[in-house]
Amino acid sequence: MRTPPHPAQDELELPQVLHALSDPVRLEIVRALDGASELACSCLGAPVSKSTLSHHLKVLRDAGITWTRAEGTQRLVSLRTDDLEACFPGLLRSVLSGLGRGVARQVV
Amino acid sequence: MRTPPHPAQDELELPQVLHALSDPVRLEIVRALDGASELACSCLGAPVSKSTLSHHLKVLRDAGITWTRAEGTQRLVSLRTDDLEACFPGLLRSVLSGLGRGVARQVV
DNA sequence: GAGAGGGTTCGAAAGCCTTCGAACCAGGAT
DNA sequence: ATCCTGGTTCGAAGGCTTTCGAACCCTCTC
Repeated sequence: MRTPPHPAQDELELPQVLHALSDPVRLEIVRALDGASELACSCLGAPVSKSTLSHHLKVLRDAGITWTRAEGTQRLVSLRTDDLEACFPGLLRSVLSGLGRGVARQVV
Repeated sequence: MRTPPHPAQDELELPQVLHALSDPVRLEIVRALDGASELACSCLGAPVSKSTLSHHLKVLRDAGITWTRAEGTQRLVSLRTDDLEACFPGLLRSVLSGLGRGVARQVV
């Protein structure tokens, strides 16, 4: 299983990043990744099917929000905190802190 | 011309706000509003038709990002900076500062 | 080599988004 | 009253999103 392609830091686009973050399922994934260094897809606990989860992870990866690397039989996902901070200072932190407030209820 | 409905501060939803900000045309509108206290729709200079502009302004308004009030024959739009800051501290600022970097080229 | 586990890809369905022009509405000016 | 101006609403077209199950691919283990 090869490591999938990722955009370079200077290729990150604000609209794409914001769009990737505008979905409740993906926000939940980002929240799960925050604080954890790396997580396997199966540890994200998203309430969707395997194929849908794979799709959401691809959206996050293509937007430059997460990094995915192959590790044996599974894939480990982590936040590209530093790259995001370099391109859009403060954005990820403000999104993550805003997440606490009244998002959980609609992630059902 | 009546003032259209706006969501209350405690009704703002993060995914909706991020989605509203994920469109290049709307980001351009937000940038134009930043720094100006109030602008008429026609002063926003968005490269779209009247009806499309009206639609984008509605999306921003419904997400709680802008405030629209009737003033004679026209409508004045402004950013709800304080409400956004109260709900999602730092978000608007980080988006606006990230806007400078490489967004203009794709707003064609 | 055969299997099992973890993810991806394919194809399809349903819904939402963006965009436009045409028609409309409301205030102000003539 | 009539018209002009600035915006909204309607209806429609086209594209993109989200979602799923089925089939597939890798890698590790037996």
